[in-house]
Amino acid sequence: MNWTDERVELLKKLWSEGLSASQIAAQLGGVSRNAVIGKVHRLKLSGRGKTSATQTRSKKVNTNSAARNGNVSAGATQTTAVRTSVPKSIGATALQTDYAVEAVAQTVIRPANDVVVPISRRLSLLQLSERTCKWPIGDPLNEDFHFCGNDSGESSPYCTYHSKLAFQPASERRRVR
DNA sequence: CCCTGATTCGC
DNA sequence: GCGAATCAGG
Repeated sequence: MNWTDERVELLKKLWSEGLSASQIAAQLGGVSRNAVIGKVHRLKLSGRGKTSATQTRSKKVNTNSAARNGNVSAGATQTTAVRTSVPKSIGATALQTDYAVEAVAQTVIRPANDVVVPISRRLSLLQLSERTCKWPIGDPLNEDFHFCGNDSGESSPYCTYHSKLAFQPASERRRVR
């Protein structure tokens, strides 16, 4: 693939919109993220004007997940409560505790009380791979409605985020309130 | 481990 | 000019 005017324009556009190099590479197709970064530098449009897209996004994600993990109302209070009841377990060990989730309007997930749901690591579609869990898309307690990347993969039977819980027969899992 | 952008340097 | 490899960082 060569850098046609069109592709360069799209690159400029996406870069200015804050997409990461890898995301842009995926959009363009036929090029690696390194190629994108290299081109960006050659075009001398490195600095993306606004605030760092990476950091901004991370912070937003954390804030949102904290809010979602809380029980509906209060804002700052929620964050605190969640953090105290759930130290830094947002990874694999998080779901060793039983939990319950319930989809509310749109894609809002609301866990029960002091339960942790690993939705903090939201990734863009382009960042998903065989190794990244794709939950929440559906109900983690329902096998037929749980789309976990590792769940169906032959390589690893365990989901990094759901641990064994995600693979127990639905009948053996129990919701706890 | 996943990811990010920055830089280098052979082609 | 290009981009893989590498680096430094989150």
